[in-house]
Amino acid sequence: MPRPREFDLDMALDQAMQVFWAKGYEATSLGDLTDAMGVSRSSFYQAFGSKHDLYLSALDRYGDLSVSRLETQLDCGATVRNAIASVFDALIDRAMAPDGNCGCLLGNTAVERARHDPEAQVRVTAALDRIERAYREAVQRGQARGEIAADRDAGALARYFVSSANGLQVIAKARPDRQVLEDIKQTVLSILH
Amino acid sequence: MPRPREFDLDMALDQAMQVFWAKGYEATSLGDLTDAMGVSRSSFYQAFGSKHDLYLSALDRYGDLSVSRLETQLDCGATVRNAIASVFDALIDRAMAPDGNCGCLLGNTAVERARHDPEAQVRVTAALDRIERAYREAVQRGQARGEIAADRDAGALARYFVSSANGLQVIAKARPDRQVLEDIKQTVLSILH
DNA sequence: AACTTTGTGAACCGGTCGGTCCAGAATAAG
DNA sequence: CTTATTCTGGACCGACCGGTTCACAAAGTT
Repeated sequence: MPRPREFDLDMALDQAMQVFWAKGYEATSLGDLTDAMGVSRSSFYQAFGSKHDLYLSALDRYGDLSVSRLETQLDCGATVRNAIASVFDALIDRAMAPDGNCGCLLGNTAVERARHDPEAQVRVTAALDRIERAYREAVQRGQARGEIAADRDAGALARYFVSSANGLQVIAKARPDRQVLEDIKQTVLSILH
Repeated sequence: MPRPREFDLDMALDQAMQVFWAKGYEATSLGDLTDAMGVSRSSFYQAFGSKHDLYLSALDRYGDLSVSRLETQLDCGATVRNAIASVFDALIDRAMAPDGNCGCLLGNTAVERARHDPEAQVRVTAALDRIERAYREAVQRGQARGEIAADRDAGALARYFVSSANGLQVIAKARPDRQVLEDIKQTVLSILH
């Protein structure tokens, strides 16, 4: 009965997510979004509500994608140390890729908007909790396998890795220098020795 | 001969710095700035050039203030580990203070603007270099005193601390929870054991 | 074919943006 | 005093902001 939508909702949301990721919330205009999404203004509002609503949807989507990818990276069968090392390697590769150094949308949102946007903060906190849990479970697997001393605080180590990954990405934005980022990665990982 | 300026340049710049620090660049309007500075629009432009010029000046000022404070904190006579611990304690205290959780203006700028604002990036990079040097010299002092093993890479440790401080402040924005931040601090510092 | 339902583009809304300008107030020198 | 100089508030600029509305095109149903 209805005329079918001429664009793909998920694909448009992905495009919007990319724009927010690359430019931040405030610096992204409606025109930026509709251009990238290939959607007219009215379709945009009918399908996504508002710029802010779309931002929250993009945060949700980014959280789902990045957390599930992290979980598979951390539970890939390698030693915990190697698994975490490969996560950080991927972070560095993305930071050094041309036009790829956007950091983490969750971290960017924490910095740019968390203090003034409770709805965004809720989403960032929820995603960070899931990320922390993924690291914690990885550490606990390592402890069960004897790779990591059983008396280490798995929760504190998990929080440390979450924080370290965010710190690395801040530095990567200011100074996209592979040697610097490798130094940081190596030193962060040396905590597991 | 000229009518003297009715406001203090440095004080107005400090106020502007606070606003940029709390709200970020894009979310700060001219009205926010002139209100906080107590300066009319025309005086503003005559004295500071433009919003962007003022932002760069605020970055310079913030860099000078925070780097010199860091240097005195790190070179206070305590052991290097205690000195760095007190730096992180101060970070946590500020993050937990009401209305104080603004992170670091340099880190915020790296995240929000570095990719699209070369002039800002130059300033952030320069300040981060000075911060890294302050940490490196602290580590080297510790090595000279035998507090830290002489074969550790002082440069890598310095970069690690810079990155860790930034990571902590990202987490603090998303999750201003003292226990979480203390966990991170303790784990970061345990690298010196 | 007619009809209903929904998506679409474009025009449009008031508001605010960063930035400019100018008439006049304030000051110091003579 | 007068005069020269500079600072100041407020009006004003065009552009763009996020958001709304609406006439019409396009599709499914019958």
